[in-house]
Amino acid sequence: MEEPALQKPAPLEPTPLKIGEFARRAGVSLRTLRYYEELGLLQPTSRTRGKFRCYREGDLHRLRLIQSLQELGLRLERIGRLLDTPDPEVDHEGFLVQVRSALAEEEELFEQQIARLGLEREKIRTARAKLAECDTCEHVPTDANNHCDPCRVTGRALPDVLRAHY
Amino acid sequence: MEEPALQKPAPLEPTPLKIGEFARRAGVSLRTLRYYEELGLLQPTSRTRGKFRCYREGDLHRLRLIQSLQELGLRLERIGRLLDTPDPEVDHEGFLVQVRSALAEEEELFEQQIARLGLEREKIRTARAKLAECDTCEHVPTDANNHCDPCRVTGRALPDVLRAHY
DNA sequence: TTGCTCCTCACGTCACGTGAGGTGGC
DNA sequence: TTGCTCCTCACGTCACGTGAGGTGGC
Repeated sequence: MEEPALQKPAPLEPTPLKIGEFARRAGVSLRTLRYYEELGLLQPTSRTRGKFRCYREGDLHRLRLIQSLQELGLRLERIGRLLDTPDPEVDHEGFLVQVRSALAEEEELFEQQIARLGLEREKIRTARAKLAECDTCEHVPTDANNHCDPCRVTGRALPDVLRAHY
Repeated sequence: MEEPALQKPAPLEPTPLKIGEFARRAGVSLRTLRYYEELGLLQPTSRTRGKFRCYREGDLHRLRLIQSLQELGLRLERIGRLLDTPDPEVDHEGFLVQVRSALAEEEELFEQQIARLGLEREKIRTARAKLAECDTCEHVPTDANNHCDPCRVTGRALPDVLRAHY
């Protein structure tokens, strides 16, 4: 019961990936990977005799998380701090605390961004709906009519996002 | 019926905002606004005699859309092309076509990003749920046990995002 | 006149892009 | 040996940040 059968016998020597294949799978450039190594954000597992970088497939998950966190607008230095955990062999408790708080912070950040983008998407939908009405209208937005704001047909204010395009 | 009463008599001279107040309301820096002007992305309505930039409140919507599109990872040059519409007085049809296609493209981009972030949030939730189990476990992730992957208790693979933090 | 805001350079920074010139490994 | 991939500089770029030194307007 303590050591149940593993799902698969886990190959002892999983084939390492060279930087090109690793980059291709993650959809990033070689330069990006070298820069992340320079920052200590994502270290290759090892190097060949000829100094070629070796990555593990599993590191793709770390890389993808880094990319996602960047899409939230986080700086690489901040991302580094989120992913930088104490060695669990030295400080098991501190390790768990750090990973737990990092995950909580990340979920909150994703939550907020999703909400923001959802609001923006709604504003765009509103603008598209209004614009559909304009197709059959011969009024033209000009300085003289304050760019159709408010609308000369309905008398109502134009959606914000529509005005943003004029 | 052609010209219904407007919502409010629309002040002919809405108070212009100086760059500081405009920036504060949008939450951007003065440098950002000057840079956008340089790129032709967001022009101040006018200047005072002393060369002070004047913005309109309505331009806040344009600025906020620019910021949102940047959060999708778009370059300013691309954003400029989305927001650059033909003069409706010269080409009313082309104007409508451009705004329509820009809005459609933007909605699609927001849709995709929201979906991506939603998936990532789910992966984080999965990782948090798994980590909660680790609190009462004395196994420690080390090189020797492949960093607890698969888990020594359940025998199942660790969530990707959890491994990303090790 | 004082104090705050604004102005225009202009150099710095972050996260890479993009060659230049050279080497590894099937 | 050939061809492709990889290596390390090192300079360029995008979207600003951050002063320096000077002026506007209540």
